[in-house]
Amino acid sequence: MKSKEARVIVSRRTRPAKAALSRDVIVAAGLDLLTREGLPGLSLRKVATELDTGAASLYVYIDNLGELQSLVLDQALGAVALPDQQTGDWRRRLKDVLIAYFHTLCEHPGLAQLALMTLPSGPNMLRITESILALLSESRMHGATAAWAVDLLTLYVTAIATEQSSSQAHDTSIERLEQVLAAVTPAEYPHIYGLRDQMFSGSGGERFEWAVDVLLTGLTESHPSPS
Amino acid sequence: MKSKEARVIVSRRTRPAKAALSRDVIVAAGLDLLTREGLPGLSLRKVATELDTGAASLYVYIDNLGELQSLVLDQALGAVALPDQQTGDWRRRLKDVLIAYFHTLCEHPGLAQLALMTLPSGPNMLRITESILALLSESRMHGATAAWAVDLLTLYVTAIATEQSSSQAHDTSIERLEQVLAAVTPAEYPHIYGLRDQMFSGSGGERFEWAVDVLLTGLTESHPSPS
DNA sequence: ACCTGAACACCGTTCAAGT
DNA sequence: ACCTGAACACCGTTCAAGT
Repeated sequence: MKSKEARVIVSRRTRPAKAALSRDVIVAAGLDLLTREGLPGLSLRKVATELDTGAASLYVYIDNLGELQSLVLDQALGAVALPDQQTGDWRRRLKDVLIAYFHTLCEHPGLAQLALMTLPSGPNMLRITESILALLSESRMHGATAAWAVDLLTLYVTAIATEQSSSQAHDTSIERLEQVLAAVTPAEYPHIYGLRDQMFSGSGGERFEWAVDVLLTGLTESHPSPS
Repeated sequence: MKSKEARVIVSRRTRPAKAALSRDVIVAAGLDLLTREGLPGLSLRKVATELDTGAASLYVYIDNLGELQSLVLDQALGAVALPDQQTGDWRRRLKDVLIAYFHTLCEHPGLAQLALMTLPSGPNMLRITESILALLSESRMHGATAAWAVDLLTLYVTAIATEQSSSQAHDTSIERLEQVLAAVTPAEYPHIYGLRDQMFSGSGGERFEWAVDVLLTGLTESHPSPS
């Protein structure tokens, strides 16, 4: 004993408890950060700080930032609910799947951008892909056509979601585009000028539904399928 | 005179001549860097080093990195040649425009990704957009449909180009996807398993042509146009 | 008006050292 | 096996100081 003072044991913890480090905890913290701060919030250093540790500690569970991004993306895609019932025609149900995918991408800021950067390959994306392929197989579509169609459909949904959420955030590039479009002269760009109001018309949802209809019509109507 | 030594005047220049700083020079250096080193090569510090100055000097001519990216992108799009002749049907000529756009995006590594990140708004993109709208107006398409179609078409071409060039580069995310797909079991994902070979089949060019046909068929065939 | 170096506040990643 | 701090090699951006 070093002294006679009563040993008052005081917890030095400022947090309830330090969560044990694990892949899941890291991914959860990452998704949380992404939701709160958007894409720039999803950094190894910030995730580490959130978990009360150093960035180097994360490398036990994760190879690099890219992998974390993949994992966070797929984690978020877990929220996409798939229709298991066989009610309604395949077109209607496919639209529902795409809408669910679309909404999840739009819910977290930066998630859509993430999906464009690191093409999704986790279990939840597989689940969604399988569901889309199953629905497409109900049409008279060739297998090869369906295989390429999944890409076409998901890619475009992702792209609209990106546009959608970058206009919600104060994205510089979309503001620039609007400014440029407003300054277009009828002499130089007659067609753009004539349609300049309609190019930004419609909500994300409206454009989304329209695009899916166009794609599905094209897919079922165009016979030159891939060899 | 400090000394009697002959004053031998020796140029300290190691380069032919220091190019005067200007917006154009900066953008040109940026595009050069992008072509050589891809997206990570396009940084303000690297451009500055290339021009034998400090990063801070660039801010006289450029607001921020985002603007440089926009400018570099549009500069590169200057290479997209548009068909001015009225020969062939509009579908064929539209396809040519999109092919030219596609090839330019594929030529410089990282350019397609840049086009996804910062939606293009420079004069060259306006030129391309105007040309597409002009061709679409030759069809019996509604103006509103055409306005949304430009987006749909260019976005998708950009997305394929991104996929294409990220598979040329040693992109981690596409390798991961291929691995995951190869490990899929028929029990869990029967449809994916059945089509797993066809999902990666075809060259970028083939997939591109197929997709454009699908889109154009959908656009001309699907009557529910945007209100 | 233009250019500069230094500073600030960040990054991802590695590594030797601890437990 | 896991965690850590410090270091390395980068970023974009700002600012006071020079010309």
